[in-house]
Amino acid sequence: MSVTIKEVAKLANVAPSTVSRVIANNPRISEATKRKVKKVMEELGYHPNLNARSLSSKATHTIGLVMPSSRDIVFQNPFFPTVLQGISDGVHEKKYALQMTTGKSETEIFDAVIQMVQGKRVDGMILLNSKVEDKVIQYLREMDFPFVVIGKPAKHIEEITHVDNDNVSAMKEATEFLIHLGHRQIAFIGGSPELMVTVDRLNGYKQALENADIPIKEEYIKHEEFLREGGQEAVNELMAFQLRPTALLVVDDFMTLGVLNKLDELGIKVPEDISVVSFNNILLSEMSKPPLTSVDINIIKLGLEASRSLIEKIENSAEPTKRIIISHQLVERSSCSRIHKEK
Amino acid sequence: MSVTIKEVAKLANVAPSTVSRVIANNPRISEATKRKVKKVMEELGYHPNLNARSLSSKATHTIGLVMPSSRDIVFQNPFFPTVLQGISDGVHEKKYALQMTTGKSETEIFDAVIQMVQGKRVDGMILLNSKVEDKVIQYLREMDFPFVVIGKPAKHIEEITHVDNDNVSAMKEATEFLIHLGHRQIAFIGGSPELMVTVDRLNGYKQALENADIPIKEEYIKHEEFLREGGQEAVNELMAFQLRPTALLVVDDFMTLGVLNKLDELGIKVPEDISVVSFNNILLSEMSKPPLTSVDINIIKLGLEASRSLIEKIENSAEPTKRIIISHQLVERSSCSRIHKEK
DNA sequence: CTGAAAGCGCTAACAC
DNA sequence: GTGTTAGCGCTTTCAG
Repeated sequence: MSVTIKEVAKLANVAPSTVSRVIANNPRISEATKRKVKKVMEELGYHPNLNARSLSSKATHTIGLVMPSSRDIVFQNPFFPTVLQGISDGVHEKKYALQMTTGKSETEIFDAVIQMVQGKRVDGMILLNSKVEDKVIQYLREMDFPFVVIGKPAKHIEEITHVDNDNVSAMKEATEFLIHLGHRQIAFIGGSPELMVTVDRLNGYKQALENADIPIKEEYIKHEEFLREGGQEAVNELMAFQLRPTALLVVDDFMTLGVLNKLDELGIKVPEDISVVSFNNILLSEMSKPPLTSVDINIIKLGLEASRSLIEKIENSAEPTKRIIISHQLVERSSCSRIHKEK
Repeated sequence: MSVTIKEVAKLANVAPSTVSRVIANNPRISEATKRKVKKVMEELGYHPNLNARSLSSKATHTIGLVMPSSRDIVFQNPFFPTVLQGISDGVHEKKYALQMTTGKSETEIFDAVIQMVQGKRVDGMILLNSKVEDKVIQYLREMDFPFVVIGKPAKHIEEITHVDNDNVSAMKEATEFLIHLGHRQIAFIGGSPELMVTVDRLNGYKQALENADIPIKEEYIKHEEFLREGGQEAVNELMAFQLRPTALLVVDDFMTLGVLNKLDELGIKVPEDISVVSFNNILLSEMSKPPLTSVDINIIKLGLEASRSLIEKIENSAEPTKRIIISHQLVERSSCSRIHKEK
């Protein structure tokens, strides 16, 4: 079949182990033989068999990624390809490979992870969307297998390396931004309350209101799916109230698209009649009508740092647990306006 | 370390080979021992080491995917995650794994492929965006390594299994749709003329015009990048003409977003002043203002069929070369209107 | 139907 | 610095 280390060894008049050392760039090998061997490898078109290497060295130089179940809604959100890009950049920069799996259910995903890990196909894992009861995390912890999570783990925060935004502050700032514009009827449209992002952002929202002595109205807090439909639904409910909110905080640009749409349908103008601050600052936020004021959470960097820190951990098991906070930034565009005092 | 086949064998009082046969579900093994062995595997929590298996069996049950270079613009287009979803579904359904690489340049990508293929990490490859001079394709062909391309290969079409739309017809129909609405000044906004999609669609466009005896104006044909900016640029140029087009054909929804934006800036109303037909029918097309009439090219299915046919080819090398055409469909929404005869 | 044994291609002690 | 050798954990003849 293909060229093996032995053939290279033979042709170069050295032992297979020497060839192996040349590949590994072992320092205690003479420049002369190194060159000689390399030349032969070149001639023969030698490429190492990675499986053999992994089997023997117990390392794959591959990291695993569990994707949200493929038929899942999450997939449709541009958040996903964006983190993937970051992850992939980080992985690439360290010359690792990336392997991914999907599963249509929690169990399928779990099985996929087991298969990757026990099958020794990957050296570490990156996890998205940690759930409150996360079997995968539990398993990985038990196995003492390297992993990092993107977002905030629901449990054992101190013991799990994770990359996250400071979502409390981010939302607090966004809320304060609206308050400074004179808004007091500010609604919160978030995702599932089971997700840590939602919890954190809701906290930030509440803190800002409290600091400004604005009473928190539970009716103004909506939890919907991270989808356009979610946004539409929320607006429907919110706009049915006697006292309509004058500003909306929406935790995801994609949802905001739905919000904008529904608002338009109802004949409510942004930012004249209502202001909206969005989150994520994906490319779309710039292209919507009106362009969105959105909190950029630096999704790419989230992915990039996740893979970097995972690889660090893989290559040095003594690496301490880390919490990496990626900065955020409110990007002002045209979806907010100062409130005209009516009273 | 982990449990191996030997330990299972010992505990089950059989030979390692028997255990191996049980894993492979070899038919000529008695139900009794099969059960016995399975029970022990269960108890010990045995999971096969996939590297060892691959090394020995020369199959990885993994398929490789080259992504557009990560920092690349293509990544930002929702097309990518969507095919990925399809691919991933197909791969998952056959219980294969998916490995991906990126490269920042042609050479990096090429190297990544070599490494996957020669390193025996994958059994086959899926290629996106075949370029006119494609080193990767050339290499894979020389190696006689299984691969399929999504889209139309620039060369050797008859000898390469690929999954594509009938882009000529798709664009022809879209153009005819506009012609039937009374339009005669129809512009074409496409991607790089080096891409086969562009070539095909441009052909469809020209055919439709010819059939309707409408002269083809070269000024009405624009080639831009598959990006919002591309769309904006094209509109700028097109709207500078004395005789403005009354309808626009845009080959990508994402570009169309840019088009819509620029049109709005210029105070040109869609569909009142100008009609636009878009392509891809990604989720966004429904949410834009106005909702887009777009040709659905069934991106998910493109990916799904690609992985399915690749796996077929891997598992049966006698499988003939195939050209799989995925159907398309014009989805009418509100971005087109009948032209009001002025003259 | 099952066992014994020879590899798959590479790495990693351990010698020298 | 380099060679020898024993595996890594599995599959696959070949016997029986």
